[in-house]
Parts: sequence; C-alpha cells; structure tokens
Amino acid sequence: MYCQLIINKTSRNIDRKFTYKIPSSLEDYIMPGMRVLVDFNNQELEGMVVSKIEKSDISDDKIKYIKQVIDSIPIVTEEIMVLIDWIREEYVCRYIDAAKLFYPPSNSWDINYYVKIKDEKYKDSSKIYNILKSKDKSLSIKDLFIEFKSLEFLKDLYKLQEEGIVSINTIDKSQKETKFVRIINVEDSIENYNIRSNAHKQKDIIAYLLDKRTAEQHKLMKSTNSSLNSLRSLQDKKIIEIIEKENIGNLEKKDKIKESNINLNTEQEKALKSVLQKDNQFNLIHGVTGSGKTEIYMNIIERNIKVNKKIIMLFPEISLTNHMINRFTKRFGNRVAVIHSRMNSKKRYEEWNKINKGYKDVIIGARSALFTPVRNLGAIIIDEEHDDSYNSSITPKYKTIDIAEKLSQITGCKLILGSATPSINSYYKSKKNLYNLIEIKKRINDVKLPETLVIDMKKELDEGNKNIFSRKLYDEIKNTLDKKQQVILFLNKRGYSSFVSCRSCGYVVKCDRCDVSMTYHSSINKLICHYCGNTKKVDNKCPSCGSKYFKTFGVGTQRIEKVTKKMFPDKNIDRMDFDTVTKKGAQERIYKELANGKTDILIGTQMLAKGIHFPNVTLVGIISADITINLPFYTASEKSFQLITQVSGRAGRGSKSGKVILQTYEPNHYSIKYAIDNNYKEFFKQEVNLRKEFKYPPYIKILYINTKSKNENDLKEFNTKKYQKIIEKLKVLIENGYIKVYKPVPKGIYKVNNEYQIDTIIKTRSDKTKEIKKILRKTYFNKSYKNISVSIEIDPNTIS
DNA sequence: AGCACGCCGACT
DNA sequence: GTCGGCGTGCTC
Repeated sequence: MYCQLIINKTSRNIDRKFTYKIPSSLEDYIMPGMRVLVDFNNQELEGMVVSKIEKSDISDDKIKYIKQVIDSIPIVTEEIMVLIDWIREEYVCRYIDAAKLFYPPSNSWDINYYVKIKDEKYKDSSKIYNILKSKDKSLSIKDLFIEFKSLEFLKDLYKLQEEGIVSINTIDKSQKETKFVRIINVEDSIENYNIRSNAHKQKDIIAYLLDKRTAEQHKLMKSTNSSLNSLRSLQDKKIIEIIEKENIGNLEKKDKIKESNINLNTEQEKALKSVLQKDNQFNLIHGVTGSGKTEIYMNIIERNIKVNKKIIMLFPEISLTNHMINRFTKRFGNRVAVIHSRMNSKKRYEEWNKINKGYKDVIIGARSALFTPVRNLGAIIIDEEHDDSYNSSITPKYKTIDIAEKLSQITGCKLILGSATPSINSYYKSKKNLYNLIEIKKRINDVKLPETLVIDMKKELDEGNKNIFSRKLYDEIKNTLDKKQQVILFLNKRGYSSFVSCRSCGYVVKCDRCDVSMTYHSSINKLICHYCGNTKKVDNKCPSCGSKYFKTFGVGTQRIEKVTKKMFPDKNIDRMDFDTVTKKGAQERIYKELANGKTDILIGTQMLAKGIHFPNVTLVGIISADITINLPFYTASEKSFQLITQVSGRAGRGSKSGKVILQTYEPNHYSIKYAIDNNYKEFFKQEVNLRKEFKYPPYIKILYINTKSKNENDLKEFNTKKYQKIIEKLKVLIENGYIKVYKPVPKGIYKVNNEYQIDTIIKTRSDKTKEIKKILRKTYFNKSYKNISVSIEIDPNTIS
C-alpha cells in the first residue's frame, strides 16, 4: 500500500505530491488528512497524506517508508483535500501553502495526550488496559507508542474511550483532579438573572463567569471570595454547572437550544424562506443597516442543528465582540465554538480539537474559522461579506468568499452572504443569477434611517473657514452634546501615500488611461498611476483653476482628536483606530465606555463602521469622505459607498432620530450622492458601467505579479526577461484581444526595507485565467532565483 | 530549501 | 593522497 503526500517545506521545486510506502502495520490506520514523518532526501520532514493508492508508477526501489504518524485522527476532511487542490490552482500557490491554512493552531501533536483508566472494575485482557493498570498512573499516547512500537493500538484505545473505560485528555490527570465551573445559562447582563438582590456573591460569580465562561473551581472561589454554598445554589438554579475537566473536552453534553423570544417580521420571514428553498444554494442577503440579519442567521443555524448539520458563521474580526458572541452562546450554549485571533493558541487548539471531533455545531469566528475541520456542513454564513478583512494579505492571497463558495460547492451546503452594502462582485453574481438575491428594505421596528447633510468644504474655504470642521458640523456636535447625546467622528486615514488635490476647486489629478487618482511620489517628485505606470509632472498650481492651494492631502485621526479636545475641553473624547485597539481588551473597553455614556465623542477609522449599535449616538460626522474616494484603487468608489453607508448606519439606532454630516470637496461624486440617498442599486449601475468601460473586475480578471529583491539590477533583468517570455507564450491570446499584459512597473512604494518591488499586471477575459495561471506558474516558478521572490494575486482590490 | 555528489585547487 | 569550497541537480 502506498500513499501520496505533500511535504511541509517551502520550496517551489518540491511543490509536488510524493509517494511513500505505508508499513503494513499502519495500513488501516493511516488516512488521508493525517500528518506523518518521512525521510525526504536525507532529512526528516513532516508531510500530509493526501491519498492512499494501491499502485505507483515510480520504481519501487526509489520509494521509502513512512517513518511515523503524527495525528491520531485526520486534521482535515476529505472535502478539504479537494479544496486544497483548488486553492493551489486558483491562487497559484504551493500545495503546502494551501494545506497550512487548515492546520490546527500551534504545533499540536495529539501524541502528547494522556490516557487514564476511568472504569477500574473493567475486566479485559486487552494489552492497553493492562499496561495502564500496571503503571498505576496516566500514560501519554507517546509512551504507549513506545510500548507498542506501532500505532495499531490507537484503534483499540479509541474504542476503550468510546466505551467510557479510559479517558483521554490534554493534561496529565494524575497530577491533580481539578473541578471546573461552567456557566450554562448565558444572559446579556446580570439583571436578567433571577437572583435575590442581596445575593452579592452569586452575582459576583456570574459576572466572573460571564467573562471567562469556564473557570477552575478553586480559582473562581478565590477570585470572588465566595463559598461552595453560593456555587451550589447557582448550580441548583441551573445557571452554572460543576464539572470534571474531562467532560469539557470529550464527553460534553450538548446544551439544549433556547427558544428565541423574537418573532421575525414579514421581511425577515420572507428572507429565511427564500434561503431555505432547496434550489437556492448560494444566497446574498442585501439588507439595510439594522434590518435584523443576525436574527435570520440564528434561525438558519437552528434549523440546521435540528437536522444534525453544522454551521460556519463568519464575521469580520472587529465585529466579533463579546456582545455578539453572547448572542449566539445564549441561544446555542456549548454547541458554539469560537475562533478568533484574540485567544491564545492553547485555547484555540482546544476549540479546534472539539470541532474536529464533532462536538461543536456552530463555529463562529473571523475568516480563519472557515478553515476548521467541520464535518457534515449545512451552511456557511458570512456577515458583512463586503468587508476587507475577508481578503488575506499573506500568501496565499485568498478571498474568503471565493473559498467559501467553493467549499459550499464541494460539500453541497448552503452559502449565505449578508451585507447592507454588498461587494460589487457578489451583487454582480446575483444579477447574473449565480446567487439568489434577497432584499430587506426596512430596519426592524421601522426605525428611520438617519438624515444626511453634505457639506461642500470648498464653499467653506471660499467663505474663509480653513478649519478641518465645517461650521455646521461644529454646531451640530455642540447641539448633540448639549442634549447629552453622543457623537461619532469618522475619518479613514488608511491611505498612506497622499494624493494631490486642489483645495479651491476640488480638482484631483487622475490618470487619463485608468480613471484612478494618481499618487505622489516624493522620491522622483512625480505622480504615478499604480495601474498602468503612467507618470505626470507635479504642478505647483492647479491645472484646472490655477489656484495656489494645490497640495498633497493628509489628516489623521490623531490630529482630529487634538483639534476636538481643544474645541470641547470638558468632554470625554476617545479614539478608536489601529493604534489604539492593538492592546488586548482595548476595543471592548472603548465600546463599553461608549455604551455606558462615559464617552461623549468617539473618533475613529473604519473600525467604527461595523455592526454594533449605540442608541444614544445621534450624530455621525464624516470628516472627509475624499480620502477613500481618492485612493488609487479601482475599488475606491465601492469602498467609499460602503464606508459612508456603514458609518451613517451607526446614527440613530434607538428611538431618537439620527443625523449624519458628511464633509467633502466632491459633493457631487456618485458614491457620495447614492450613499446619502441610500440608493445601492443606482450606485451599482453606475459603478459596473465604469468597470466595464475601463476594464476592471467583475468584467475581467486581474492577475497581479509582484516581484521583490534587494538587488535592483537583478530584479529589473528578471522582470524584463519574464515579461518577454510571457508575451511570447501568450501571443495568440494577446492578438485575439482576450488579454492585455502591461509592462512591469515599479511598485507604488518602490523600496521598502532596502527591497525593491516591480509589478506586472495582466488583464484577462475570465474564461482564460486557468490557462494563463498555468503559464505563469511555469514561467515564474520553474527555477528558483536567488534573491528574487515572486507572488501572484488574483483581482487584488488594493494595489498600492 | 538543503543535501549529495563531483570537480578542482591547496596543502600535508 | 586528501581536505574543503562551491556549482549543479534532485528530492518519492
């Protein structure tokens, strides 16, 4: 018996499947999806088995034996195996790059698990049981492996575990028997529990557990300074549960699903029905901000659990707040697994392991939750599907939506995308009937959308106001604060390189070939188009109106904070952007202080645009809509529309009506106009027309080749050579007008860390991408060049 | 990537 | 005769 495996080593030259012999003792045991150790060219390396085969084409004397098995059960499903092959082709990466997406967190070898006898009275002559008994303490799987010299025993071991005769745990149980306390009735706040008002200790315990979920009993009692009596009475009320550690990991009983006390309104009901219809496999829910999409997701989840199907539910990392997670655990209890970047790798591994063993029904997380080994998948739900965080920024540069769609196709499960501002791509697909489009036009409880005012900053300047704040915005902030209501000020400062614009007439220098704004490069004192490489000289006067106020732009959130503090010295002003939320728990703190009214004004970047609602926030100020509009990306208008809509959606979520003030130098820009009218459809129409005219996705595909090197000359030479090769190989396609290959151009920021970067862009008809990707792989990765690294990205929506 | 093998010059 | 430095080619 042979198997094929991929080697865990990053080299383009060994990006192949290698054949190894399976020792006869492991023939039944080794399964696709397990990691193994092999001798590879005189090195001991790790590989992952992708398939078992009876025969091999390679001469037998070349094939070596597998040395050892790492996993006791596969770490990926058979379905994922198919997906790995697809990811490699789609993103022109290596097998191992694709496979590693699915690897369990940290370097986890479950050979380090400990086995302990549970049933002392069990009478059996099995070797495992007797060894365990003779040693009189727990043994690791590794110890047993040494004893048996093969992994055959694992089958018997798992049988014993299933029968409840032995237990298997991540920790050595012989050291200490620790009891754990777990909260089983999760509510939003302590007031929702039926606890006597003078039972302070019980309240303390609940508060502690609402935060930690599960805690060691002695730690909990120490921290809350409480007695066993308080714990017991909470246990009697079925609010908490006292358990042995082993029950957490292994034989945990699944909680009952709590009935929801929310009734869906007609629109929500209609949406749910439509999703559940058999023929609608791929679905896009376009529902205005505050239309109650989460409640629809919950209903979908519930229905799937009832037929024993599992669900992956994705949110943008930033929306994955405790509040959001609570909504799910409150309803689905311990059936929920949570995977996000804020948890440590040990905790993550625990969750991953439970998912792999089938103990979890609902997997909630950021994009990495899509890569967990879920079997029997019923649905993949992706909220805020337009969000940028669904695009990977490291190799492979995948798009979560695309992989989810593929996984849904492979498993036959449902795909549900939701957004108030769908990506152009997804909406386009729905227009082409590839997705079932569901529209929800009203907010729940008929809450009104906020009123929006656009302030023309050019006029402000003409009338002598040189401040960042327009007079209207200042007045409205003051009014709102006087009414003891709260304000959110939004500024997207993500653009690193600044653009050049005229403060007098609003003119922005754009590339005449690509319809994107050009970026100023101080190194050569020129403007460059990042798409075609076109350059322009910089004028010191506006070419449109001749004004001298023709300068680069750049104001950040920090400056806004400073100015605001000066204007409102006695108010509490907080800031939320990448710099302030990197610390653990910072984001929760900022939300909490906004929610409880401590913060009067919150300033932030697009992080503020996400899901959460604060009823007392009645004013949203968008300091400058122009920053996003003028990003040098073809997606700039799309991103602007989304941001304006999402940020505006934060205003007036409660009973008080909201107001949005939007400052811009381009009040007539279509993404602003349609965003304030809340007219997605018209925006979409205009945007796709432009995309079609200037040849951008979704009408064509962009293949983006990025090359890096410390040696500038080598890099230039490499690119010239490869460019000539690909236009030669793609000659027929180019002549037929199916594709266009642009000349290699220096990247926007040419030199970073003494490394130079040159990009080549290919625009192609979608049906030709497969062919071209194959040629690109051959051309760019056939030989490895020292000092030059190449990466390929498909439809990057941010090229800088 | 990183190991083996082979070719070649320097040095005991 | 043999040690090691580097270029090339292959890895089941």
